[in-house]
Amino acid sequence: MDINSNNKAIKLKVMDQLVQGHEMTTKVQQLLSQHGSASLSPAKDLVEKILGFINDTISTLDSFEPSSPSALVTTIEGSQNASCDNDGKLEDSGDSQKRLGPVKGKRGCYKRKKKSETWTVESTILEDTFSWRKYGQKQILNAKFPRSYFRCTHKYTQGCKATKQVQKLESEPRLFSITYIGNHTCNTNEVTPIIKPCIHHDVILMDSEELKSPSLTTSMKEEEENHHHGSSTESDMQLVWQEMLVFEEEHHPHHEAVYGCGGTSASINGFDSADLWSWQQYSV
DNA sequence: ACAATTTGACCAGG
DNA sequence: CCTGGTCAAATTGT
Repeated sequence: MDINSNNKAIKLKVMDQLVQGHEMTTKVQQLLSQHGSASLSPAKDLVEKILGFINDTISTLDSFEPSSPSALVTTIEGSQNASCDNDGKLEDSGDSQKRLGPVKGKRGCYKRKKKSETWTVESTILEDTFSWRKYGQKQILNAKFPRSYFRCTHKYTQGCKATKQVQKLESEPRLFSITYIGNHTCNTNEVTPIIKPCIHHDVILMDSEELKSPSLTTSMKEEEENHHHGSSTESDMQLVWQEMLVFEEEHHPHHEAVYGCGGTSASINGFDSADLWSWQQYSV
């Protein structure tokens, strides 16, 4: 237990340092992109490679769990479809369609994943090596742009549970907030199997009441614009991470990439590099 | 003809 | 009851 928590602390620390490195590199990339001169393109390539390496390192680190690695994930997957377990097809036997006649199918029951690994990225680029199928679009309250819902193409053929949500940012319409939910379990023989396109993945646990002060959870929930907590010392980051372990990032109104790790959120300005999967453009 | 997207209804959680 | 997430029929694209 003690050793385990110690290892976790070390892991967090290393992760934090990598995040900072990524952050700085991203800023460099941003600066480079502001200058259109062609002479800088080698530098841009280099920066992109560096980001790739950092992501890779983070993925490696991420897959290294000090101990009891699958505890969280197992919990998550085990409680995914609480509502109904008939393989997604169930006819609800009766009054499921109360509103309208024209609904002939059985829409009664579907899985709603409540807990899964999520991580959010803001980027202008919507492409990667996985194939996705759009399955919905919603107008979100207080949001100018609709949110689009994608699932893995192999959801039914291979049971891949990966989904993502894409939404334009109001503040920066060129940027998309992309939320990845769940890992790909499909066997597409394309490149590396599980690469997380961003820094941290985030496990949203609903029933983690033993963690830390619950007031933080609520304080973060409202839609805000101007509180940028700029004054967190790096040395305290480890603490901050633990403190923020309760946070569920839901939205992030400005042009910042929000990465969550166990509910932690670190913001990175102008994350602009391509993520590793290919998204299909949707137009509003 | 098949595959992907669009769109509105349905459903669960808060 | 409202909102966000999912389903599936209809439509569009390849």
